[in-house]
Amino acid sequence: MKIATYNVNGINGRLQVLLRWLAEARPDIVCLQELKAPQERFPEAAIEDAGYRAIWHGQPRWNGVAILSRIGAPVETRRGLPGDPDDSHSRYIEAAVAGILVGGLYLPNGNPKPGPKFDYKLLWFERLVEHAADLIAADVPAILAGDYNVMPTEKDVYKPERWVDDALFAPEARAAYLRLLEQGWVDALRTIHPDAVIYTFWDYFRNAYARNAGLRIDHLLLSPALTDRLIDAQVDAHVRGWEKTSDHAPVWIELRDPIN
DNA sequence: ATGGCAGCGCTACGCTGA
Repeated sequence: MKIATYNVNGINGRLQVLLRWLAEARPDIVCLQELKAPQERFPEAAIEDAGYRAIWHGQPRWNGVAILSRIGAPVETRRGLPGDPDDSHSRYIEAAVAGILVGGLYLPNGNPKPGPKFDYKLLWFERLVEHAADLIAADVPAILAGDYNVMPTEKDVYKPERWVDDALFAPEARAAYLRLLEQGWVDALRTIHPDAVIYTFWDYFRNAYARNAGLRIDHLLLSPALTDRLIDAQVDAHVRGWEKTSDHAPVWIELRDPIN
């Protein structure tokens, strides 16, 4: 089973790129971020024509997350993280698909730092850490996939010294990510490639993709009940080179079928 | 160190992103 995450940076402006990648990669489950579309403007028909059922949480202009599946309709279990009923951002959606609990997330960017946006990032991250602990406690096969807007280590940044004051590389954000790992979540891409330099995002500026000046900020974290099934994890970096493409590339994992 | 690019809503340019 192939599970992917992809920050599309505008699902309508990016629809042809998304469909092309879906046809090429044929992931079974996909978490999408940055739909940048209100709820009623999600291109459901085109997604269904491509063979996928979808649930989504839109928002005008910004944010927005979705879960796609071509192995049965996602059964929604949650929309938005617990802990702040006044949070208006569409950044978390969760569903049961094929015996796996799939959480798709778009963690706040947090820049500029310091400031209210950075405070919001850390508060949102705290809510994610708490919810992640509940999922671990439930001992279910689960995956938390999406744009975390955090480079976990210096290896995950093309030029770490340039990012020391940035919200994406802030010690507080990296510490929060580390707490997820300490709970038992496993960074799938890093597990398959312990030492490689791997990026999932390249800035539109400064010819960043051609220079491979990238960041690794899109992650798929596996609960302990899933880690034994991990057999591969890759970035479809070539998609970043397509016309009218997102600044992120799709990231995916392959899981073997459960024993029983 | 800075500004560069891109999508959206809207039809001019501000906001946001990373």
